[in-house]
Amino acid sequence: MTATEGPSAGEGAAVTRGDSRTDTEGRGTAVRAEPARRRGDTVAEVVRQWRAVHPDLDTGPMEVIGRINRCSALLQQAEDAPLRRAGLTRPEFDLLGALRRTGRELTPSELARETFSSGAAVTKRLKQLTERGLVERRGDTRDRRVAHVRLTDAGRDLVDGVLPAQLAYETAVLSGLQGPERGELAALLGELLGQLEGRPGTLRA
Amino acid sequence: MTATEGPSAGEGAAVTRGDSRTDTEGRGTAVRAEPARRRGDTVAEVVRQWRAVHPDLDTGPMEVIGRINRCSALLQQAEDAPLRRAGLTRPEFDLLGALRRTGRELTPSELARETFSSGAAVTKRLKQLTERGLVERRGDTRDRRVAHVRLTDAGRDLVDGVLPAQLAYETAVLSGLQGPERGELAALLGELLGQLEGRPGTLRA
DNA sequence: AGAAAATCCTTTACTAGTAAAACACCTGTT
DNA sequence: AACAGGTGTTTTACTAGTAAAGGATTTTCT
Repeated sequence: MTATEGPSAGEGAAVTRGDSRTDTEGRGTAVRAEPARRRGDTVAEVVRQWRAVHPDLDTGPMEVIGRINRCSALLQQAEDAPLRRAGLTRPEFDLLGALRRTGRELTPSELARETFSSGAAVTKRLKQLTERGLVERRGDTRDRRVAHVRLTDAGRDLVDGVLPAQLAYETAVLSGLQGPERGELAALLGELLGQLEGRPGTLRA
Repeated sequence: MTATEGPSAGEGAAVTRGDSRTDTEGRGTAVRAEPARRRGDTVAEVVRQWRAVHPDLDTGPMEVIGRINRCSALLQQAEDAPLRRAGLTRPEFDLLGALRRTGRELTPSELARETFSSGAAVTKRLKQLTERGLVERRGDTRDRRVAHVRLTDAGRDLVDGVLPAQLAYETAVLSGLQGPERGELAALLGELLGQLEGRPGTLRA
């Protein structure tokens, strides 16, 4: 995805913050000064633009990949809100959530794998979360290279307190998908994700 | 996005074997002890773990949102490869792509809107892309606050050279979805995205 | 045993992003 | 005409991530 699908169009790039934009429109530049359109999404517009410039290329994949990225960007921004109220960033919550979900101690390596982050990033997050009293560490008795991390009571309570708000919010966000649509979408995404995860080599090329 | 590799996908650990992500939402969860499973995706496992711990919560939304986030992370990481060969990061390519797509000059503000980035980020990227000779700027004759950015010939050639490889790669990545599935997925994502974009307020809550 | 290689985690140096302030300029009101 | 306020872009100070190197320990090989 990349820009191809782009952020611009839709890729998923960061979703902006409150930039003041307000295009006066009067200046000839307004790219599309249209207000958010009620129907249609921004990716469709980007795809249309690309097709106009390169009619020979198959832009089909953009409609899937661009939308996934754009949805992800919007959803993550949206979901940051409940977390921020709890004083957590998403990567921090992911780390705490991994501990809560698995219900046991995890080593930093395991946490890196679970949260799909680098080991260095986990080290940094653990430092902060430890200082805030949300997790505790202990050394392994046999292998002194290894550490074991567990949630403190405060950490567990924080996760358990945030999770329902998070899920409620997600439910609201998806409320536009009616009837069987949500399930269909989940199934199709599961299929795609299974493919992506099942064939790592494919992604490398 | 973000990041050289992508925001979330970090790490070189890329797809090793049991990698998985998805955390709550898609961030990471690799449930590690199990060998790579041929069937099923990691989000399903994470959801299962959460349900075991909190049987009372409705984890339905996770199956959609978690998968979107996880797919996005994997896809972005994967798609960085063709771009990196061209010496571009994704945000850089997104910026160039916006100029190519629209076929005209854009101001920094417009580029920020098109690429969903902050103005400051656009300023930084423009600086680098200008130094590399991929874009040019000129001041507005009437309003001297405004700049206009356009692709150089080299910039346009670079975009046009990279785009086909990008699309070909995306097609390969999605090849697991057979028949009408890709179109169905695109349609459902479009519907969701239309909802998300059409009601910004919803996301803010 | 002892050296070499592997493993776990952290540290270092650096990058790219953000938020907020700063600048420069324009516009509308009086 | 002049000033108050708005807009377009850049700058500043800072954050969190990465890659690669480092330190410590364990495992493997001979």
